Amino acid sequence: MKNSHSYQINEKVYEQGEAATYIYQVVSGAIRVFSKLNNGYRQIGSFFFPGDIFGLEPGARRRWSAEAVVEATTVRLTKRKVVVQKAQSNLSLARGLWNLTARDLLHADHHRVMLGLVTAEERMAAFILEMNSRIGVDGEIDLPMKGTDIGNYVGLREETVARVISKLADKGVLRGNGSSRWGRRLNLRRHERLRAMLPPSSLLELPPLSEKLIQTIFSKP
Amino acid sequence: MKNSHSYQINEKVYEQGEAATYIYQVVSGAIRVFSKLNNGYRQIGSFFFPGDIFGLEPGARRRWSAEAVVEATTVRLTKRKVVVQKAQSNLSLARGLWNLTARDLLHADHHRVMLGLVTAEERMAAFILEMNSRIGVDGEIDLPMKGTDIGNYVGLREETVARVISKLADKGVLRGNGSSRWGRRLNLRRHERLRAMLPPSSLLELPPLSEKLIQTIFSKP
DNA sequence: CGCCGGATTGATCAGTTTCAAGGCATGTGG
DNA sequence: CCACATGCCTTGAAACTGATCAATCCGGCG
Repeated sequence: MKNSHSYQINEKVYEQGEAATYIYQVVSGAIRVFSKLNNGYRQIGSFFFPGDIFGLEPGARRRWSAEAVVEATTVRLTKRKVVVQKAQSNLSLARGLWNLTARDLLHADHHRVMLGLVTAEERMAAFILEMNSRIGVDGEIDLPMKGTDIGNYVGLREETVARVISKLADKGVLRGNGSSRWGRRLNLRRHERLRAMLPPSSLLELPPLSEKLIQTIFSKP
Repeated sequence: MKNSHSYQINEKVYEQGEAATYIYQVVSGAIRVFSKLNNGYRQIGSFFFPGDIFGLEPGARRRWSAEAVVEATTVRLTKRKVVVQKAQSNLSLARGLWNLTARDLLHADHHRVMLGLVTAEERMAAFILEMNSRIGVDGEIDLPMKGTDIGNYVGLREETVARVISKLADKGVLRGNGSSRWGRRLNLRRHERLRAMLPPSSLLELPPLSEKLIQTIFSKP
């Protein structure tokens, strides 16, 4: 396998339980990482967008599965074992990886607080603000994932997702693209109204990744 | 402050937003770590029991609050800054701290999958199994926290917690202490029945902490 | 013995899921 | 260029689960 790869929409990148062979960085497209629950439910743990690194595991096994959200999602990859071993003797790399794990923790903590939120509206507000800070440009959010995925991330059914978005649109908090339907594009009109629905602790702001670290991880030896 | 401290029941150890001054290890009693939500709700993120280390943060601020669950909860403590700084030049310590962060991540991931579970019974099953693996001895679980805390951890109201436990007792999966009431002591009769309610991925087994790491962290310089 | 914190149980209520039916946009083939 | 199929979003109505509100119980303790 070369040091980059492209996936079709919904194609599997890796699966829960497998050996964790690679660390990935999204180049284009988007990735969803999820865990299978009972009854065909799945809990999505994260979405990853260009620039994000994913697939570094604390242990040697995949604890989640990963799939491409959109057609032609491409990633860079590098052997996990090599990187981890290099960190055994490279303090700065070790601290870099520690930092990556810490980011994952920050996100996981943020996510579980979100899942603890009581109402559907609160959870959607948290989701929208998270996506805005990750892939929003100037209040325009182009969501690559479908409603079902959003539901699997925030713990709601896709119908509820649609209903909440409609309601928020009615309230003037945001708008879809033109008509009342959102069509995967949101136009945030009033941040504050969403913020106001949430406890202060439920916002997440991550510092940018160190470019140097990325190079250390993905450079050819 | 000495290098150990004892707290009264419900006494605050630290609070969300504060500077993170210490790293702690529970000596006796139990700690709950939580985040305030709206409407007086709180999301409990973890319970810590004797031997557990808590309070190492990825950043310099407390992202959660911590309180003593029971009277006379005692902890060891050490200056976070000193330890983190030592890790700047000590590879093995750095890897140890990385490992601690990784544990937190493992737990957080486990917890958010639990919060994504659909029914009250599933969530309680996951909780009971988690507590069994943490503080259960031979199927006997002495829970130090009250029903409200359990609810705040699994995302249910205290009444629902009681109802589910009653139902599980009726089903013969577990028993309270003598009468139909559980009184904070559970006797697990049929593990498998609880397991069977859950997706395979939702079990968490952590390796024991390295004794050497603990000493490095808490030893007097 | 009476008080108190917490657990339990019962009876509604409310919000989300579920089931079902369209709607809209896109793409494909004739 | 239109007819139709597909995938997803949207909306409606009914069913259900857990939340709420309220009362009671239980064990421990002053």
